[in-house]
Amino acid sequence: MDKLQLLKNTTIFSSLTPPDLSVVSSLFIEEGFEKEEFILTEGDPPNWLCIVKEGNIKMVKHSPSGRDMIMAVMSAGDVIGEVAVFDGGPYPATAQGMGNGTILKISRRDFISLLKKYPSVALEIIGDLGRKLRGAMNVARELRGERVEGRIAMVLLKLARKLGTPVDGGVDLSIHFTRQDIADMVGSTIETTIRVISRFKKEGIVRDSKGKMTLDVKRLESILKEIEI
Amino acid sequence: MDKLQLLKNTTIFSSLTPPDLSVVSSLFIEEGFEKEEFILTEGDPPNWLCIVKEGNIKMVKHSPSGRDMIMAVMSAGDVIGEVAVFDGGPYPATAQGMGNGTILKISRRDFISLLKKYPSVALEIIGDLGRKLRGAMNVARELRGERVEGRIAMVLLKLARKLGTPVDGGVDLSIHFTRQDIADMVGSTIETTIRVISRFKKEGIVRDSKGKMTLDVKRLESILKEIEI
DNA sequence: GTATATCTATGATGCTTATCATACTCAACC
DNA sequence: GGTTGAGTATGATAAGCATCATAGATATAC
Repeated sequence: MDKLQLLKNTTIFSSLTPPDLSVVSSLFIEEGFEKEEFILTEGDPPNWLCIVKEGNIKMVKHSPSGRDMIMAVMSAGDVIGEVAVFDGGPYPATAQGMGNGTILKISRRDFISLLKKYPSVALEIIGDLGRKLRGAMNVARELRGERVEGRIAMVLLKLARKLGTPVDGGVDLSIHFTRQDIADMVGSTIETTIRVISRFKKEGIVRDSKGKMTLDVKRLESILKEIEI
Repeated sequence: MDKLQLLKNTTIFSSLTPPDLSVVSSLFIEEGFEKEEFILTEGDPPNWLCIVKEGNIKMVKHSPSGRDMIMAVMSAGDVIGEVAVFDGGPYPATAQGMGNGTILKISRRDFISLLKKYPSVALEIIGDLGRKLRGAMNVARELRGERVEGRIAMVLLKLARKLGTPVDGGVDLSIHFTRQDIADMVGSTIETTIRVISRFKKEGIVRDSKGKMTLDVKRLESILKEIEI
């Protein structure tokens, strides 16, 4: 799959005509990233806007006390860094590779002029930001409302929906998440997360062999139902 | 202060010329609200976009277990409901009056056509959404990182910056927040919040007489510094 | 194959905080 | 002026989870 093909399938450029798309495409640079590599760093000046091409990227927010928070996991077609590129402020979070992959990046300068040239892109960005805002608000609410077991069930469900492939007996997660990753998504510690997931494994809600997790979506949902009573 | 005057000072319309502004102004309806009144309700279809004219409004996200989370406090010039109006999905949070006040509201239909007519407004909305996204991500991180005492110090500081008026000996909060409100902002319970604030009062960091709080900003900041070591 | 590192696992302990219970304070209202 | 209700206060108790410690499992490197 080439640059053009990816951009065509990216929501923020979905309204562009093929000729416009190839103009836009020429402004993007392709670049590889590796596991754990920092693609953007929280607090840095917003020189680049990126679009994920291959692989997965976690958006991490660091806290002074050293406990990280994974705000979201991005995959092909997702846009990264647009908030900062737009208002000129520092990146609000760090983008870190979860494995090898590639991104397309465009300089802030080029992106701003592109926006002026194609106003329809601005409308798509509003939609994109709206979705992200909804997501962030949900993270905040979930951290507050339920306890760790429920939050882990929620996060596993979210991952299953975004990245899962159905197999018999459940849904496979295509990426490997360590217990630490999951702890950072639900706002807990690695030990507590291990304990909860071990319990899920004993109950057959989760299976994992060599890092690939298989989830029993139905039963995860029913855990959440019970909580919501 | 009339409608026109307020809209002129609203960020999302800051780029419009006076004649355009009066066209826009005519599309807005003025409406009063009372303490605790629901101005928008989470989950409802997005028929209106609102701008706060007078008074203050809290954005509340309900959780299944009944524990509310106050995501933000809005005051004059702030925009409410734009995410939903834009993508057509349900409102992501409830907007509730914190006292008497007034809003300006515009129908979804009118707002969408206004956006098409004045593309510069779209750019301002991107900025607005970006700020909100930054805010929501910070809420999520704070909930995770620190414990209640630090989170309350943080929230009080944020309120002091947004709504405070300097007086000798500190900063006065112009609105009355109950302990429950503050608990809902930091993700805690009313009892714990009362205990922490009582401690702050004993230490002279917070004073309150008939509901008006006076904050010692310096010392609140130093509490956070200590935590961040 | 052994070594090294990373991830997972599990126990013991105690801190924070939620929860339950009860009482006090103050303002509003008939 | 007493009644009512909302907000504030404070103690007792225990649930939930973080923290510390240690060990096994699995992968990667030499």
